[in-house]
Amino acid sequence: MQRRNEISIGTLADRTGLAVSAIRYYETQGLVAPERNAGGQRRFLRSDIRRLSFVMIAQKFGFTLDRIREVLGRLPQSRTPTAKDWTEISQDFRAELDEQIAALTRLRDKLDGCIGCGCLSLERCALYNPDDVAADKGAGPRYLMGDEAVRPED
Amino acid sequence: MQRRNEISIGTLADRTGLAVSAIRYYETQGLVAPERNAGGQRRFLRSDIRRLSFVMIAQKFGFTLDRIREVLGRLPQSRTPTAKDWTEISQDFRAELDEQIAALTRLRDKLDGCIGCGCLSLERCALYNPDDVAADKGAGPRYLMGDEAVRPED
DNA sequence: GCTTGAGCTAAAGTTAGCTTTAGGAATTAT
DNA sequence: ATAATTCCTAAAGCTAACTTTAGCTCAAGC
Repeated sequence: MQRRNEISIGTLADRTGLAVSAIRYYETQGLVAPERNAGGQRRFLRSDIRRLSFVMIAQKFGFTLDRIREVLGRLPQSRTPTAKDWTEISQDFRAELDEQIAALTRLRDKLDGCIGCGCLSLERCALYNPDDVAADKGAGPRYLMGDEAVRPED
Repeated sequence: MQRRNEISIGTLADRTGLAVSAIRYYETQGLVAPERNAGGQRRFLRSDIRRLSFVMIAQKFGFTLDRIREVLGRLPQSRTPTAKDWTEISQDFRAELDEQIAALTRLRDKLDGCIGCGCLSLERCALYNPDDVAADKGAGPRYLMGDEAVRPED
């Protein structure tokens, strides 16, 4: 039996296009916090459809689930988020996105310089400056390129 | 004993800033193909410094090792790559990078539209069109958002 | 009232991109 | 000549973001 404002995990999956397993995973990651009914089954709110949609959009933009959890933390806890609430966190979001685009563009421009000189691994090469774009995607430490990594004769 | 044009894995690591283990891993991925000396130790060419530098730069741009391997495949096999060879593949690269930036920018603009209307999960929302940016980063299938995922009343 | 479909948990598997560990063997330095 | 490095391989471990599997319980339909 589903009350009007409560939906099952299957329904939520249908409405968002997410896999049921993904939604359960998101719960372990603190992205949704459904209640349970008498039989122990998850009961989500309709507003969780929007919440998970936001998660999916944010992922498209390349944000990690950790980061998304932080952002979602800024929504009001005491009431169902309004359109205005969503607008506000989307705006913060946009700022980060702008920065990402800018970093990628800077990097591209540096590449242009390097195409011009054909160096691509000389010590003065602008690309060796490690101050750009979050270089981290997978796990484990990444060693950034430092100056003098390569000498002209190589 | 190292011949003038041959360097050990440790030296290559020092010169590129990569970890020795990373270089070995890159070998398993077909990104470098060192020879071996009498004792079975890897002997790289000095030009591999440049090659691995290219790999590192490409990663900064968000390319996967698979993709990088493909790109590197376009270098001449018969001789040590010249600056011109590197310039050429960098240019192909630049084109893809431009596309990435463009896709991200399109997505950002769509977000702008959504901030304006505050919808973020309504069925007409532009963000639901799955035709943008490679949505795939981690492993396993990703379910893209389709139209009608969310109804206005949610 | 019983059969199915949906849900539940816990644990293991997957991919990318590496690192760490273990136990030897080859080099280099003194 | 010997000690200290460096290198080698193979296998296991790690993170992110999930999926798959196994074995059971709930809930819904007829």
